[in-house]
Formats: sequence, C-alpha cells, structure tokens
Amino acid sequence: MAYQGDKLRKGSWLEEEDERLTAFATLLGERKWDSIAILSGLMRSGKSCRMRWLNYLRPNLKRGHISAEEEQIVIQLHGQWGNKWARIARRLPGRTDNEIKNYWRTHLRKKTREEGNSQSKVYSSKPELLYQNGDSKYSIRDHNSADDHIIGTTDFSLEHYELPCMTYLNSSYETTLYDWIPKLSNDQSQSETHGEGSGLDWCFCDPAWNSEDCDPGSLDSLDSLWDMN
DNA sequence: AATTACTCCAACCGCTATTAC
DNA sequence: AGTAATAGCGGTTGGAGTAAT
Repeated sequence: MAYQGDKLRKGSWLEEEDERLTAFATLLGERKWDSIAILSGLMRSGKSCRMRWLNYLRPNLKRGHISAEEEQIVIQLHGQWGNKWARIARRLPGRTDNEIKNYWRTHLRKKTREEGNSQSKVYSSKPELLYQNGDSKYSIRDHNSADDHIIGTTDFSLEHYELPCMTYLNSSYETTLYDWIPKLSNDQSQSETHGEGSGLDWCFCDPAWNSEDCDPGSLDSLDSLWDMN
C-alpha cells in the first residue's frame, strides 16, 4: 500500500497539500485515491485524500451556513430516513454528508428533541417510527425505549406533525423540482403535481416512500438541476 | 487576566458494499 | 467463485475558538 514503512501524515491539511491534491484529483479523476496519494507525493492515505476532496476541495461545494430552507429539508428527510446522511446530502446540492451530520448533531438534534417533547414526535424519529397497519392507521413506535414498543396509533396526516406536505415548495428549489417532474412521469400534468397528495408530494411525504423505488436513471439524470451556480 | 466549560466542525476510524482481477 | 483492493457510509474524536466564571 501507499508509503508502507513511511509515516503517513494525519490531522489538518495545509494549503500546499490542498493545492497538490486538487491538481492531482483534477488530473487523474475522482477515483483511485491510493494512486492519487502516491503519485501526488502527499504523505496521506488514499482514504484521507478522498475525504478531503469530497468534504472540502471539490468544486460546487457550498460553504457557509445552512439556510432555514435547507434545515427544513434536513429535518423532513431525517424524519423519513433517519441517519442516512449521504442520502440526505444528495438532496442538498453542494452540501456534504459530513456537514449535514455535524449540523444535525450540533443544531437540530437538540432542537427537534425540544420540539418533540412539546408537540411533534416525528421530527426526531427514525424512519420506522411511523409504519402503516393493515388499515389506514399508522402506529407509532418508540425507538428510544429498550423494547421498541408501539406507543400509539393515529390516522396519518402531515398536519398532525405540523409539517406542511412540501414545506419547500415555495423555495428556490421549487422551479427545479417541478422542471423535472415531467421526466418522472410523462402523462402526469404539471398542474396535477401541485395537487395535494399527488406525484411529487407522495414521493417526499409518504413515510413509506423509498427513493430507490423511483427509476434511478430518471433521478441520476437530474444531477445537473441541483447545480445552482 | 486566567481558567474552565462548551460548541462546532474537520478529520479519523471501523465497518460494509462494490468493483476489479 | 474467491479474493483483494477500493469506495462509501455513519459514528466518534480532537482541537480550535468562544463564552462563562
């Protein structure tokens, strides 16, 4: 492996190292990180190089504070998916899983816990918190308890949890989201998708929704839409 | 001014999944 | 099909900066 016998550097990256890594990653592509680590002469592991590139150096990364809008999305997706940081990050252009994970731990976890105590449970829940019974009811599981028991049953409605169905519909994301809806379903009219509980609403709000259920090709082709630059 | 406590975030670690051979 | 290498993910840690005492 890379520089066996030599001591690998750890800790904070120097500006010079960043420049070198950027040059080599640009030149050789975002693959074969061990090769990049060796060829660049950086005394770093390939893993460390990859991490530095993905979380800090790669282009189109958004720096700075998470906006209220992004925060809303994180809360909602975390409610659906739990600690699937990479998956959540893919919904937030320019943000990394590490960034979102840190943000959640330092800002949102406490916040949602407080809100959860006073009103809404789903904010701090794991995705399995709500699951559908045979009928139209949803049961609520308490994952914080040792036995993971059911603590209640409810008719599912988003108002119940004070989460508007698409809290970010009026955001800057609205345009790009609705731009690609026709790609997902050709015979679904744009006006229909604005209706309650239809199309995209379902994708983002149904607690049982799994993005893997969507045609991956249609989603992958949408990457460019996230590029806000 | 010095010390302690706390917050935040970059970086690391261990594990699993995927890919290449 | 089996194995090794590589990539990806999520949890955790360490240290710098800031606030409180």
